[in-house]
Amino acid sequence: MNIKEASEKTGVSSAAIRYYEKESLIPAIDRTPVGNRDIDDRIIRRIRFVTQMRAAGMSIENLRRYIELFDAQEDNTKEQKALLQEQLAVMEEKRDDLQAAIDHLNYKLNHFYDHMEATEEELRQLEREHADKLTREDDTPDGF
Amino acid sequence: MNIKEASEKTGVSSAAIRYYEKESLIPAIDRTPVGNRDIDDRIIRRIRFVTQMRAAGMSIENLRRYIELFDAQEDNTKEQKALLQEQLAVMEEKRDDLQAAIDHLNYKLNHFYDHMEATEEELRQLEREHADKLTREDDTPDGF
DNA sequence: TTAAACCTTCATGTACGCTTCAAGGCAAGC
DNA sequence: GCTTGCCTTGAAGCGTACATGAAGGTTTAA
Repeated sequence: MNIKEASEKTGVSSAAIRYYEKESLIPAIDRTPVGNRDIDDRIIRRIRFVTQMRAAGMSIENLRRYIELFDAQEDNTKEQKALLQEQLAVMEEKRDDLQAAIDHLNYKLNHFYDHMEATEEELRQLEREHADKLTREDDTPDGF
Repeated sequence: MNIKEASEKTGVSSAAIRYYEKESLIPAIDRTPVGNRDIDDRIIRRIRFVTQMRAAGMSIENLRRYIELFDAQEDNTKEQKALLQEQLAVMEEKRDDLQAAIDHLNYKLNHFYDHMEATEEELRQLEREHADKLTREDDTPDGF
């Protein structure tokens, strides 16, 4: 399949696929006799892997380091494992930061009083908010 | 407190604090008679809020939109709520992407066989991996 | 009074991750 | 033969989020 079809199949732009190849995030792609890229399913799967890790915030550089280890002939199992664990730790911290922020926003959301559409539930929450005031001030609220 | 102390207290660089003020992510900071910033705890709390949201991947632009609504005099409760919910949805999707990537890497990690330090646990996992082979090939593995 | 250690503003530089542009080649259909 | 539509490479451009540097002001301590 040509690069445009691969782009449509993966949702990754042609330019980005070329960029990933140049940065060795995906293996060197076979060419047709005239020099056009001929992309097979193995490449598609690697593009999807890259997409998933990128979406999770893994940098191009880290991704390349990781993939290089796998492409090397030597037995890098230990380093691979260490790199995996390192990256996992980074991602888990990110996830936890994200969850903390989600909790923060959810808290605010649950303490909102919408004057236009006050539901009984919200009214009850408003009362609780009032009761919590002192406690919340000890928590040094950010005002948002 | 001066900007350097605020920087040390929050872990945010002086340059970044100035930048946040310029971009209205934090309120205009009071000045000493000679024009130096005099940062109080209210500002510190806002810096921390910004830090948390930034760590969660909220863009400067979205953060500014959000904060502008709160600073406005009018009753924007509905818009604020909508914005909050919008941002929450974005963050939850991010968190789920992250979790999917974590699961992916954890799967790899659990199927690793470290030749140098094989523990009994890992040996057992190796056997299971062998048994899983056909299943995994149906899952179109990415090779990593 | 001179140096250190802060501060200010404004301008420019930097890293990342692509996107876009320029210049051209190849193949098919009118 | 010419347009359309795909492809190629290489270079340059771009948005984000700051970092860094220049030029200068103030306070503190020797």
